Amino acid sequence: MKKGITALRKGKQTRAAILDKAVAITSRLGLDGLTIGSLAQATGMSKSGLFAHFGSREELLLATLDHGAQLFTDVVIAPALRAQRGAPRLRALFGNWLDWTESSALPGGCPMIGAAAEYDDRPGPVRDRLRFGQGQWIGVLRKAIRLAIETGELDPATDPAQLAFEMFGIALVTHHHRRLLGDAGARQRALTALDRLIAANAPRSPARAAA
Amino acid sequence: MKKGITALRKGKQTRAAILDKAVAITSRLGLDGLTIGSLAQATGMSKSGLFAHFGSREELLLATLDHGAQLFTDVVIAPALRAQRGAPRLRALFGNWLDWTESSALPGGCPMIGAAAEYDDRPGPVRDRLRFGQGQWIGVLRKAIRLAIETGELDPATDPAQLAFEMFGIALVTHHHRRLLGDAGARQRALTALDRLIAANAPRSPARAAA
DNA sequence: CCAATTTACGAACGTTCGTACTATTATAAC
DNA sequence: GTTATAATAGTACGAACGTTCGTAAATTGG
Repeated sequence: MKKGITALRKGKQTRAAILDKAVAITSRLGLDGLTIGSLAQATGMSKSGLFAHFGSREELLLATLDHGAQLFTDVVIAPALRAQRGAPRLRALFGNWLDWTESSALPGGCPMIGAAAEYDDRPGPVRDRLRFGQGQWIGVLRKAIRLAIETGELDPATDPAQLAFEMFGIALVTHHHRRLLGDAGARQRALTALDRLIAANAPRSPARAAA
Repeated sequence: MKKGITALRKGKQTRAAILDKAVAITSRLGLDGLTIGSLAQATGMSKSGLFAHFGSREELLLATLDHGAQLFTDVVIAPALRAQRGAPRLRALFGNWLDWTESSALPGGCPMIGAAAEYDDRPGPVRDRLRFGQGQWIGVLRKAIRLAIETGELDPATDPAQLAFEMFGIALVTHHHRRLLGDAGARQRALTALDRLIAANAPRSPARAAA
C-alpha cells in the first residue's frame, strides 16, 4: 500500500475530505444548511457512513468550525506573519482576510461570518466555539496593532481594541456589500477605509520608526 | 361589532400579528429558522390556518422581510427625518440604527442583517427582496450624507458612497461584537468610530455652515 | 337575520431531518 | 495470510418539514 508523507490513516483523510466539503457548504448555506444528507451526497458517501465519523450533527458542526479555523490560520494568519511587523503585517493580515472571503474554496464567503450571524443568539457549544475562534482572531489583530505602535507606525495613544473593532467592521461590510449587493468596488473601498484608519492613527509627533 | 380606527378586516390584523412574531423569530433564528410549524406554535394557530395567509413558505419569508423593512422605516428612518438635516440627522440615523438592533421586539438583533448573511449567496426572490431593502437604506444614508455636505458639515470632497459604506461597517461590527461576543462596550466604540469618521471628513477650509 | 365569503382547523400526503442498529467490506497489525 | 479492528453501507425509526384538501366556524355585507 502507498502511504503518503503524512501517513494519515484512511479514516482521517476521508474525514478531512468530508470537512473540506462541509466548510464549502457552510460557506454557501450556513451551518443550518449543512445537513448530513446533503453532505453525504456531496462526498458520495452514505449518510450512515459519514455520520459514523462524528457521532452527532453537533459534533460535525464543531469539527467544521475547527476545520475552517485551521484553514483560516493557514491562509490568512501564517503568511502575514512573514511580513515585517508593524504596518506591513497589519496590511497583510487585512489583505489576506479580504482574499480569504473570496477564496475559491469558499463559494459563499467566510463560513465563520455566516455562522456567527446564525448562532450569535443561540447559546451552546457551537456559539462557544465560534466565540473562541473570533476571539483568537481579534487577539491576533490587536497584537499586530500593538506591534505597529511599537514600530512607531501608529500613535502610542492608539487603542488597539478600537482599531481592531473598526477593521473588523470594514471586513464585514466588504463581505456584505460584495456578496449581497454584488458591489465589485467593495474591496477598493475597504482598502481606502483601511488607509484612512491607519492615517487617522498615525503618530502625531513624527517620531521616526524604531526597531 | 367593534371596528377599530384602522378598520382592518380580521384576516389583515391576524396577518400582521403573525408577521410580528415572524420578524422576532427571524431575528433570533434567521430565515432558515422561520418554519411554518414553529410560527404556528408561536401564534397559537394551526399550521394550515397560518399557511393559508401566505400560500407558500417563500411568500411568508418575503412578507416577513417586507414587514421588517416597514418596521425599520418607522423606527429608524422616520424619527431621524425630524432631526435637522446635516450632521444631526446623520447621527440620528446612526443612533436609531444601533437602537434598532437592540430593540426588545428583536430578541436576536436586526433580522435583515441575519437574513442577508444567510441568503447573500442564494439567488432568488428572497435575496432580491433583501437587496432591494438594503439598497433603499443605503440610499437614505447617502442622501443624508449629501445633505451634510450641503450644510457644510462635511467636506465637499466627501464620497457619500464611501462614507455610507464605512458607516455600514461600523453598524455590522457593532451588531457582531455585541451579539456574538457579548461586548457591552460595542455601542460606545461605534459612536467613537462615527465621530472619527465625521471628523475625517470635516471641511478642510473651515467654511461656516450655510443653509 | 340571512346569505356570501373569509378565515381557521384537522388530517394526511410525501420528503427530509438526525440518529440507532446491524451487516459487510476494507484496512492495519502480526 | 490470518486475524482484529476500523470504516462504510444498509435499513429503519420517529419527528418535523412544506403543502394539499375538505370542512367547520367566524365574520362580513346586504
